[in-house]
Amino acid sequence: MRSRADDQTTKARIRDAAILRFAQDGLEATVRSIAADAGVSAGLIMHHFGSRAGLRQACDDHVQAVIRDSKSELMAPTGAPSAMLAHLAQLEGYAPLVGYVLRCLQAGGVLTAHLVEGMVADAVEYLDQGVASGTLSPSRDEAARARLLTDFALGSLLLNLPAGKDPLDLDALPGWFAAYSERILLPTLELFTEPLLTDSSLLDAYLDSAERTTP
Amino acid sequence: MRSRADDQTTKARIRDAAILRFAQDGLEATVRSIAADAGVSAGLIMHHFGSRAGLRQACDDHVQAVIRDSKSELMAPTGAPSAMLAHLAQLEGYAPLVGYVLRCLQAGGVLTAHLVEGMVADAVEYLDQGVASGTLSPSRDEAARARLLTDFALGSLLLNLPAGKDPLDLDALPGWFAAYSERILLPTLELFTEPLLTDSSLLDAYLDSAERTTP
DNA sequence: CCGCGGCTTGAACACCCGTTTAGTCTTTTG
DNA sequence: CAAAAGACTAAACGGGTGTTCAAGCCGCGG
Repeated sequence: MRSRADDQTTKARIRDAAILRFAQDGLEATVRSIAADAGVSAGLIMHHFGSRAGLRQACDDHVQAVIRDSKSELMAPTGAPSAMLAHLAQLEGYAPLVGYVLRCLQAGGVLTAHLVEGMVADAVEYLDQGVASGTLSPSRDEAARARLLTDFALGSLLLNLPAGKDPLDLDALPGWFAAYSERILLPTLELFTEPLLTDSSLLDAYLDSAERTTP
Repeated sequence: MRSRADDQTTKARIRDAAILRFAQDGLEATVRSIAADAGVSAGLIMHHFGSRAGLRQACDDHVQAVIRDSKSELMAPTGAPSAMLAHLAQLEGYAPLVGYVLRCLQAGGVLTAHLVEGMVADAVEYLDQGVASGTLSPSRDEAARARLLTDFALGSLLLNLPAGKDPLDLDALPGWFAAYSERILLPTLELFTEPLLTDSSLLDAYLDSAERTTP
């Protein structure tokens, strides 16, 4: 039962089952529950990954690898960091991966920092393109703006994520993404088209004070 | 050792110790650790609160009560929902409470929904004031805009929160709030003063399509 | 054919959790 | 002042956790 033409190696099967369970139940999912899903014993997980932490690490590595590989073909059509997640979630079979990422973002940690950093980098690129093509206005600090917009998008996504604890319904995820996008579309478009502040006195005041301190 | 002029009732002392521990260690903090902090036995917590869930409920209730009571005097100077949390964190002794709220927002749940709802309601009020006084531009959907801005503010706050898991340093919280505010000030001001999108074609297109579907 | 080395298992271990219980001490009350 | 009531503790219970361990199963090379 080792050389399986049907699917993949046992170790990979365990890893995938873990990602699915972590996405559904949260990152505190049990080793035993994962073992049951993968149809193996709990001890085997220890044999292959050394410890629970090792399994988590393997999941993190795999997710990052998949994202890295998918990025090039996913970059083209999308425009925002969260849009990439949303788009990815539509793809069949990718929902568990997206769920895992969401749970990681929710919990914080090393992978979170890496992911956010990558998305900020992507955002910088997109914004630059927009500025170059004339659809977006330039910023005094492109990096800071990219980070702010990324934080806004991801943060509000997390805050609105259904089920803080209890099982996340991965089948319903694509639909939820769509509904969420539609819900925020009008206010977002409005906010980005018509200035919230009617005059620039606040901005001017800040720029003045900043200039005084660092002339 | 029952009637204590020195401080407060034992039950309240346990509750405060619990809020502190929950803020520091996260909402999965142990009953035993809380009991140790409060200088009582674990059994006494059961005696007073029935169960761990009862203790959590008591913490939630107390936090909501404090926020409700503090709101009237805190509303005046502040302008944004997250600013209220930041301002509150500066006040001596309120850091544990703010930390508890942050952990609740992070974990989701009933209290979270109530808190966010309250902040959205406040935001509506503030924005209306701004519109009335002419400093803010009106929106096609004031409620949706208020929710979006609240989600943006709270979400990016959570995403940038130090230490997703491990102990949250409550003493460092005020300083962290200040640093965070300063860091996002310029891009936020810029975003709210100068439109990100250079023309209204996207907004117009959306308004057109929306009008066609619901004439 | 045997034996070796991998994958795999199931039971056991040690720990930590929330909760229960029985009992002691203190305060209040009739 | 005695008795009832409540505050409080220490120890134990039962269940769940990650991890370890000794023993099986299996295919493969000598």
